[in-house]
Amino acid sequence: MPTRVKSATELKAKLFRGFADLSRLSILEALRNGPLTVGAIVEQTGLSQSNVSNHLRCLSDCDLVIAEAQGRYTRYQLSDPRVGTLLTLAEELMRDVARGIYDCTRYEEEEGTAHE
Amino acid sequence: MPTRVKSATELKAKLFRGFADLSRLSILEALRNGPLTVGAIVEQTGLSQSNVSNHLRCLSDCDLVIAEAQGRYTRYQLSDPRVGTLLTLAEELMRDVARGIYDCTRYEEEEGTAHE
DNA sequence: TTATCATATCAGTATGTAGTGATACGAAAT
DNA sequence: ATTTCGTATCACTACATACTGATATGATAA
Repeated sequence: MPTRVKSATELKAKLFRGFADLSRLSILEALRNGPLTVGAIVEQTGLSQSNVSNHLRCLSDCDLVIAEAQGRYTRYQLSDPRVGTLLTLAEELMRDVARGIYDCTRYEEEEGTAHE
Repeated sequence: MPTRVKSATELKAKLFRGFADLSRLSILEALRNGPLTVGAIVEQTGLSQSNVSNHLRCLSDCDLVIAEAQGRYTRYQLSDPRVGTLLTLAEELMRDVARGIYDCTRYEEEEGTAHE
């Protein structure tokens, strides 16, 4: 029973999910300036080590990043320049049309019950 | 207490979230061929009416789509051609580099416990 | 070998959010 | 005025998944 046939749209949604999380997106943006070890990513993003590692696995499973073992380090890099292009395009969209993003929440949050 | 300052990255993640769900993505793709009423979207996507309506609200809050009232119908369209461009770019990425997407699951699902 | 370091894995918890069903709203048709 | 139709809203439930803390793994250094 091979998991199930996935439509192209389904796969595309999955691809976008790689970009749709703050932590993963931070990682991808850090990698835009070139390859980094896990430690460097942790440092730059301020995320916990296990969290970064978890997300990196996700990203490399999806082939958005590529891992290269170097001794006891692992160096990660974007798998394709177009990953960066996608980020740039999103930035443009945000600037020009999608300003409403700021307050976009499907189900409005309670005001004043900040949970921090 | 103004909700909280959001970083550009945070907003970008939110933007991607618009594309990162199968239902929303189906809606966006349906709209690539031109404006559609809610009913037409329901028909083309096979989603329930309330579900479509919920997602459309989300998408228009985020300015990814634009609503135009027409009598008792509402016609929706993509807010910018670059929304389509983003979809195309994602397709290219999938074809060329991100084939691993197919089995990408951060936490592996149980095999054989299909929930349909 | 043993210790140390870089990274990976995993269980558990908490939170976000997608989908449903019922209902409300407003516009047109009868 | 009443009904019908198209769409929007809402509470609720179920599920997906992000994060943590502890531990495992594997490579180098001592």
